[in-house]
Amino acid sequence: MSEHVDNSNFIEQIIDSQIKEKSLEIHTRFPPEPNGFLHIGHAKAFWLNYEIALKYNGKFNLRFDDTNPEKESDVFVKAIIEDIKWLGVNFDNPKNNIFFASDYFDKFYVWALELINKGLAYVDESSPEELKEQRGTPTKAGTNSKYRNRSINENLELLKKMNSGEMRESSAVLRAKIDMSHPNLSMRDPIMYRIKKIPHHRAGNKWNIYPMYDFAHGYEDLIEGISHSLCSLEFENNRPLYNWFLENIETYNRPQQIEFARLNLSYTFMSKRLLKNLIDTNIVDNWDDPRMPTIAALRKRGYTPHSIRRFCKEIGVAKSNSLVDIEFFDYIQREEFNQSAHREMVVIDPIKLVIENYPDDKQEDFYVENIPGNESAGKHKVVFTKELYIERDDFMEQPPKKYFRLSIGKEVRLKYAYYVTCTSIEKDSVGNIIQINCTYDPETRGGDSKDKRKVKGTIHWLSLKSALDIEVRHYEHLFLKENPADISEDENLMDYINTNSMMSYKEAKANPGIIERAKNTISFQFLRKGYYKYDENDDLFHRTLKLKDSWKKIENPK
RNA sequence: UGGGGUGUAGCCAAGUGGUAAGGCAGCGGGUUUUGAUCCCGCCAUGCAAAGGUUCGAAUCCUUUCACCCCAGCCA
Repeated sequence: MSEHVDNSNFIEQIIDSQIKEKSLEIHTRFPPEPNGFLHIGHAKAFWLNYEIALKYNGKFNLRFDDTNPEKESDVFVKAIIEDIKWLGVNFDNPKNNIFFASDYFDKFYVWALELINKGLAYVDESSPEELKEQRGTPTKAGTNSKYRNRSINENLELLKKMNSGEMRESSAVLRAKIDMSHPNLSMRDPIMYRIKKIPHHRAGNKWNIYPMYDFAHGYEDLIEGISHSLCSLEFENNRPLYNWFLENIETYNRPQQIEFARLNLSYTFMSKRLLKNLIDTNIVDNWDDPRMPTIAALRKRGYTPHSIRRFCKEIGVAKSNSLVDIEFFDYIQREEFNQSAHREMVVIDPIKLVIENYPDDKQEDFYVENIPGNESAGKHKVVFTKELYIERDDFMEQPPKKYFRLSIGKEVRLKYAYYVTCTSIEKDSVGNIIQINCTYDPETRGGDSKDKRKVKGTIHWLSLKSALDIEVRHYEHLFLKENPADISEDENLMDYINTNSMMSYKEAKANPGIIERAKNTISFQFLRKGYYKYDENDDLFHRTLKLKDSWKKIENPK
């Protein structure tokens, strides 16, 4: 496996130049809102933050940005913690911690009072419609609210009433007093608090007002001592506001916000809303359905934390919007599995092969290398008999050119066993092939001929006598469009969902003992078929990904 | 038509005034008892475009173009 040289990214370069000037304790955080499961896009953001903490021997916080009780729940908190641990964070290490923004609600309130007392915040009783009207547009300046110049005491009094429950939702908000004609819309007197009479998953019924992101986030960073607050590009517009809140309270330390491009992957999308929609419409089973781009799904499907980390590292971090080819992710994962996955001969879609000249009751043992070229990984036994299973698509009645597998009159190698030549086939009443007959060459025992006669194809097989029935599931892209961003606004993303993205093979055949052997390997490579993960809960095998296959391209030339 | 960003190969991406890294994909060849792996070779006279500065420009200046983000009491 080639571990490539890692160039430091632009954020690390910024940090490097800062620590050259003065010593700095590096402290990063990954701040998901617990309103859904983490997906591969979150993994990029997480690893960016965590790698920096590791690189500079700093600290890392997993922080739940739970400032909106409407969509958040404890279920998601638990799932996110599990995912982050699985990705590789050990929270027993004191450098890694878990925090909740909701634990800071008291402090936010104190800072809100401070801003009111400085004449920098006011309670606005305009309606949502009036607020929208006041904001103006990108090209038109906003207008001041008639409540903008209330007295400090009146503001203090009203904020207290907002939180006491005496005021109904949407009847008032607390706003920062900045500049209604600012060219940056996020600076036009943004809302700090809104009334929501909803219990919070941690704070319970204590609050009737909840802080908005822009008001809260910098303070969360400040409280935790974050040095670099890394977020995605769409928050560039919010940075002046992030700084404004920090600059207008008494503090010494100021975290620095730096933005980077979020991850987009071809043939998938990261919108939590859309993912949830797939679950609600039963297109997928749940957040951890193996077709989902969530961390829980990747785990279930068989992707590894090591490969997810390496993928996040290899794609780099920059400020330009990009669409990473999902193929690259699979390439990274294959590179790991090729070194570590134990091989098995498994027939996914079986058809019977009978060796006419092989004795009826004869049985021979052959041995499959667990990892080719790696003696220490050992071998496992397979038995060979007259009646075998092979893969249905390893025979073709009308083979195209360059088809290396079986057809009438053609010779192939049964891996590890013998050369066989197809003599005839048998069909049922409707014309389906139900059996393939062939003869074997006893001189080719072990799969090598004494006369050095070459055979183009080598196929895998299983003895009918000992085959174990297993279920195997194959997956395709959930999404039909390479780039979800290409879909226009008046189209529905759901129209591009691949509703046949899962194929179940319930009569796949495996060698006995495979379930036991699953304990010895992180994942299997089923020869010529791909990498598979055994799922103990459902007693089946998920195909994580296919092997690279140049034959497919010959078969279906563009 | 306002503000904030970004443009280097099919896809990522390095490069920070000294003459275009690397990876993926692709193509050609070799090895191979997995059409896998592995190995070798090819793949930007060119850096969104046009001008300019300079001995020298992807890097500096000017103009233009394209794309992304912002008008939630979401984050």
